[in-house]
Amino acid sequence: MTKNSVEPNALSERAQHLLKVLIEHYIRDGQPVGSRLLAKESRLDLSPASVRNVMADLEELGLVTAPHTSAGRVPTVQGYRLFVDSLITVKPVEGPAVEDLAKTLKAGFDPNRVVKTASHWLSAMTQMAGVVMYPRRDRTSLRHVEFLRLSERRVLVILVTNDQEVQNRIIECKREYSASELEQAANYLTKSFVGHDLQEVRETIVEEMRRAKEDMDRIMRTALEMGERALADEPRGDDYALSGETNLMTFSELADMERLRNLFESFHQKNEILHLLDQCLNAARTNIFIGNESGYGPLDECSVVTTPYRVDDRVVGVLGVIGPTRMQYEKVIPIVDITAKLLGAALKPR
Amino acid sequence: MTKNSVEPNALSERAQHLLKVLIEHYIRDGQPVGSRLLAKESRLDLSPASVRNVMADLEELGLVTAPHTSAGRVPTVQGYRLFVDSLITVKPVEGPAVEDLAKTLKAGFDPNRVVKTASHWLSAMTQMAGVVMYPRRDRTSLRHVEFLRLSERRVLVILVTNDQEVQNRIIECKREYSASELEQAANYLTKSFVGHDLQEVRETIVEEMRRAKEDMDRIMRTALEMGERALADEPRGDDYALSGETNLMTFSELADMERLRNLFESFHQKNEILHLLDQCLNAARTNIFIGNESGYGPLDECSVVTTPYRVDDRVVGVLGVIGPTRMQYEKVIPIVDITAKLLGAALKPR
DNA sequence: CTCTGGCACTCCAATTACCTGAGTGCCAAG
DNA sequence: CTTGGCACTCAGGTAATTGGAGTGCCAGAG
Repeated sequence: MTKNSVEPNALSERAQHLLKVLIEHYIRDGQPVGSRLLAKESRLDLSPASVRNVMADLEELGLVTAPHTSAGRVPTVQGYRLFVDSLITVKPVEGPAVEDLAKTLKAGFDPNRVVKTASHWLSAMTQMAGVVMYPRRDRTSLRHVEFLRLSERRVLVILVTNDQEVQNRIIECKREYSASELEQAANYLTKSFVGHDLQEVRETIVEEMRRAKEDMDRIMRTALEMGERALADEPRGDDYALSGETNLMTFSELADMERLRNLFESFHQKNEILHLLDQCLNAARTNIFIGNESGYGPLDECSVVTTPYRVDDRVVGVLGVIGPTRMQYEKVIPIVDITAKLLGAALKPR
Repeated sequence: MTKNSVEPNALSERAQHLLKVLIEHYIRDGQPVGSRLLAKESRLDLSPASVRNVMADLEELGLVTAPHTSAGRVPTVQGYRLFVDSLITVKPVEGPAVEDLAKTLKAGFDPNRVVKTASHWLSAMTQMAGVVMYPRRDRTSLRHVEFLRLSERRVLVILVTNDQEVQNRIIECKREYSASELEQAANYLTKSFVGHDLQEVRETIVEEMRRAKEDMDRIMRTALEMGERALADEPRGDDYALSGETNLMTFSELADMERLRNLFESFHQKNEILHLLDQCLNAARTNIFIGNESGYGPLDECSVVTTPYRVDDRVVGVLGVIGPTRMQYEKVIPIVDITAKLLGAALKPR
């Protein structure tokens, strides 16, 4: 999948084990790990010298690297890659907090709030940044339309969709509409299009308008005109919910102000991150970008663990965690997974 | 106003001038300023030695302090206080950007968006953090009510208020209501209470319910019950809009990670900051908290410049800027002032 | 062929020492 | 009151020193 990756079977059993122990240790305390320590830790009853030989091999393969001549080794991106792909042993996520989340999510009405809760939980559990893409609603179907006259030419549109979401928009009209005109228009639209996809509704309306331009009664025309304007440009609001960015400040590898500032700035910009998340929408399983694998500068020292979440077996969004490359993958992965499962369940329309 | 402040007339003309020049210089480049430099800068044709004598006086009064024996002087909180209260000469804020803001604000419909725009502008203009409290709407009057049945016992409430704001709430009911029941209830409520204050409406309803408990027709009862629940607990959403927090990362006096983290965390918590802003609601004029004057730990190295904004001569909110104590007050103050004026104008109901 | 102890070598990081420049306080003379 | 002079202080930078951790490689043992 990733170019330049190393096949696990190119490594001896022993090398794999040592790499695993090394990475686990490095993740724990962030210091380069040397041969003496590794020999003890590995429980393989090897001397430091033998370990050194193995390390030399691993270095040649590009799985570890030494910051300088006489320091221990640290994992490279490829090292982490191999680790998360084939060596990792994930720990199941512990009990009570999970049930709490399940309950809280179930109790929520507003999908936006539910998403935010999930994002907060991710950040709280991992002590890193949690991010949840809002469920996409391109197949959102209409449930109710309401028009309300605000002033001469300004009309408030209230759209209720089947996933219990409410959208308000204000549109500026070309001419003035009376209250009763608007009411009739709303009634017509609601009656005709309930249960239909928003996009589809708009297309139908546009089509209708073109076909029968002249011979329409006043009500029909009003309804179509208003409907067309109301559905015009779907203003996607925020695209994802991010929580716990500030957690990232505690990681020494991100301590450089400039770097951190870029990172935060890019969280605000959203586009790049969103693009990254979009990539993960298609992936069926949990996805991990390590270090520069994301191909996006500010995330160079970070890893991103994402997984899609489903409602009724249909993928509707992505959620995950952003943290330093040196993160506890074996804990984070199951946390992300369970969150996806619970969020999906909570969003199921009732 | 502030305890422990120093009367300006306790200082000679010369001392005041020197203090002013010192603070202006320190604000410019953040270095302690020494006597030689100050003697030149002040254009008073004094020798450094004389300046030193004055500095000793100022230090005794607690207006300046020396970080160590042989460094120049830096202003203390009291020094800044005196400076902003009586020495400062504000520069009027420059043209084109202001007109841009005026235009953008005028064009906005949704008050929430308008507030966010103002906040962004503050942050962009000052390169610090901009914060705008949402206009309070306790005297918000009702314009339209709508009930919509989502499922057996869940009803969506849509409240439109006179300031063109729309609130959606979902309430869980004790018994099931039919669609027509809800419609009648909404009609009744709208008809009876349009133009009344929300709080007042709720009180009237509760009163009504107590008075005539039994002898009510079904519609009335439904209307009152629903109305009472709908207005129950006003869920104030976000309380203020904050922009440009990340700008604060570039200030060396806030460079310490731990401090910065606390600051950001407290932005997320909101309560404390909100309390601070609330204090300023009553102040008629522009208000400045310098350093620890806010009495709130994370803001110790920061100053907060706020001013209330008015709609139709009634104060409805507060906005301002948060930045390092060493900020360019003479620029920031007019920026904050003009923003308040423009925001107030833009929020005037049309 | 694999493992191990030994040894020389390297490099970082922390400590120490030293120096310079900026600035002060005080004093005595103008 | 102002000023120049002088001794003193201190932060911050540069350079030298040292100790420790760890490596690579080799030769000998299993």
